[in-house]
Amino acid sequence: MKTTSVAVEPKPYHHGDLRRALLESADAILEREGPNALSLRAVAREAGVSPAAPYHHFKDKDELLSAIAMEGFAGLKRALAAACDGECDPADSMTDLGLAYVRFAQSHPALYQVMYACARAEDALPKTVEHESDGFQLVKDALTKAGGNRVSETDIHLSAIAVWCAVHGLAEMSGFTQFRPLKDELGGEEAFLRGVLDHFGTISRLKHQ
Amino acid sequence: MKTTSVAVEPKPYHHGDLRRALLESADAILEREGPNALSLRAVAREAGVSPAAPYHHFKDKDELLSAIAMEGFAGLKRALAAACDGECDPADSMTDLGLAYVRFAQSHPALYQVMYACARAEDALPKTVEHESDGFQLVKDALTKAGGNRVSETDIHLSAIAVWCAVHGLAEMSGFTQFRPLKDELGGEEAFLRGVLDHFGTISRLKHQ
DNA sequence: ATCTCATCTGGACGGTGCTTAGATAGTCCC
DNA sequence: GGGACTATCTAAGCACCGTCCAGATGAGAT
Repeated sequence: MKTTSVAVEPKPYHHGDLRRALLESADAILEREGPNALSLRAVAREAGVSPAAPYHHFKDKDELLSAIAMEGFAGLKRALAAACDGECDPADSMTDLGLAYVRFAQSHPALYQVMYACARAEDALPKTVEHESDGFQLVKDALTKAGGNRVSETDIHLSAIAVWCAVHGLAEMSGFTQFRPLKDELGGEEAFLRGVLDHFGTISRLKHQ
Repeated sequence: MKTTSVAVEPKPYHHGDLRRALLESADAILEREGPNALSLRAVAREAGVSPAAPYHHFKDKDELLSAIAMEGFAGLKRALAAACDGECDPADSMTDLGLAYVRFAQSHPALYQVMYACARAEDALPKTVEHESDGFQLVKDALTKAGGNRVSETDIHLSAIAVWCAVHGLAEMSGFTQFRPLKDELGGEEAFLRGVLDHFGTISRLKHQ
């Protein structure tokens, strides 16, 4: 019935890249109704196919979630890269990265939840999407640039992990209602985030003062 | 049939504190099979009652989870308090608190997941269980003791949040398989944790060096 | 034109959260 | 002690879920 002779796009098989369509449907549901509404059946419904159709593209619900998480981490990496490249003062780079990270999480809260639900389930951040330049590497690069060559590889690695943990924690908790009063006192979300980011030294600084 | 005249304990009604029994069944399932297996029906089964019985003690599955989370946070507070009270050198107190926190999370991984799944769902750490002395307050007290009176209330508050975020992030990610090589290089889990904790200053220290 | 096989559908199975109606049994009051 | 009250629990059922299977569909290669 469909006469497809114009589009030479990669239009595989019956539906036309159902896998892609499913991922987009999933994103739509995630944004519209949150992570709890993200059932495999709902995704299929959204894409207009039968409940069993997704099983030809993902072995599992987990595999679908994994794919969504992958794309999420790729998007996060892009957001961090965007925050990095205009940067000239390396001393500010960590704060800027942190802000960009938290803002990404705040802009896509449901996606962010799926990303880390998946990471926790697999006990790992997803083996990076393309090449080796994941978000983690980006942080390490920024640290190397900031620290010069007098910092050991191991210290860079530990620092990158510390930064990632700290910023992930902040991303997950920044929306907690307990912090509302403090945010008001400081004059807004951004001031609050910068305030917390500036205080991450507290743990280790006590030992060297 | 049951002749209960000896125990003057609060033994309410038919079952004998089913609410308590359900919470314990839930904990058992959590430890034995992980968070995914924690269905309301499974909890009822474990406790030996019908699937509808829990609804007389918890309005919702969420309310059950919330109660579990509450107890979890109470346990976490006790673990932190235990790490605090033998402490004499305030400069070490943050590292010790951090270690105790992560160890709690590692000892009860399923419970920890439920605790924060619940916190995320409610956009808040649970309104503390007893009185006002929750874990957060404990961190603030330790910071106050360490920082003396030359630190403003606001700085203490921001520092406590920073510490909590950092340590929560570390707790969630410390098990990631990516870190195995580094752990081996450093000589074990504890060295790794101390290493990361010592590097939490990275973000803010860059700005002041 | 036929064959092949990935793709998709319809239907089914057991499990889930939750509701409702009714049985059961403690507690209170007389 | 006896009756009424009410909390507690059970049985049955609803809609939804993840998953599997048999079979229909149709694109691409020969």
